[in-house]
Amino acid sequence: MKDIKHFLRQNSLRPTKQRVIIANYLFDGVNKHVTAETLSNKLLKMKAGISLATIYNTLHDFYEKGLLKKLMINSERIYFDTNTEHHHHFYSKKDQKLIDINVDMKVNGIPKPPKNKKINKIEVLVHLDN
Amino acid sequence: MKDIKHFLRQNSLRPTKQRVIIANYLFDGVNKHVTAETLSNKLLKMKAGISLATIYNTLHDFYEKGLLKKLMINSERIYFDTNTEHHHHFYSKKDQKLIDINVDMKVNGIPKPPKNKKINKIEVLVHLDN
DNA sequence: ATATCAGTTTAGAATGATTCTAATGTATTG
DNA sequence: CAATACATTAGAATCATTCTAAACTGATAT
Ligand SMILES: [Mn+2]
Ligand SMILES: [Mn+2]
Ligand SMILES: [Zn+2]
Ligand SMILES: [Zn+2]
Repeated sequence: MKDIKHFLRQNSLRPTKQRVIIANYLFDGVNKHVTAETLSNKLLKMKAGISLATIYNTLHDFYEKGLLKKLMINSERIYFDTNTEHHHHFYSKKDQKLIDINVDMKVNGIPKPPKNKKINKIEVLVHLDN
Repeated sequence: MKDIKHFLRQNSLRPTKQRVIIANYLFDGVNKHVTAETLSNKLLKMKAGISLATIYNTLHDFYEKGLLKKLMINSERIYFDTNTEHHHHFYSKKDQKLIDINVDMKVNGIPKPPKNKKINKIEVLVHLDN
């Protein structure tokens, strides 16, 4: 991402110092899965003293603009995904790590949803052992 | 379930008054998805004043004996499933409801897991709109 | 540039699901 | 009926997340 400020403005987000730092990290071209905590730790290493409240605010602001996906993998924390394409995941509980599955996968044999309900999206989570 | 006390003993669980009430409800032959809160509400309606601590303890005891499955659907609460067979779910966020998908579904095109990792299980969650 | 103001950041408090503590109660066994 | 290991419980603690309200700052108008 060359012009982060422009990118933020395009998405109706004021390019504040904190948002620029966070966006520069998140949208550096490498897809990431972050939690508020892992992001905070990364920012601390970068000597960016951004409060947890702002980290939560920013993740949600980016989510609301469609720049991040929210992943509900477990009940311990919320993951945010910089890959906003429809895709699936490997999940290692042991490592608390997610790995994108970007290749085409097809789920066969889904029954009809209940009356008046429409399928919104299909999420496949492949749990890893080791 | 006819003899709940026997059933609990078989699973190395003392048939206390509270466990008998909870097991009678959970294992009545109709598969259920409960949270600590929904179970507590149900028990209140049944005039069974069982403390939240006991409800949490019991759900985890049953889980540890393999009588319940734990479902991590969202980051708001933990669901316990009386259907311990491998199966998938419809999920309506709006209704906060899960519906079993017991028919055979096949996921095609899963890539190889990373080195040294084995696939443990594949979980398909079909999100509903309405 | 400076003033203005809506939007943002922040520390710290609040929330809410879950877990823990430690005192009391009970099922089991001899 | 003991003795005791296990279970229940109220209330405190924990921890991720959200909220509050005061201080701050980016954008816009003069
Ligand atoms: Mn985390
Ligand atoms: Mn609930
Ligand atoms: Zn992803
Ligand atoms: Zn189920």
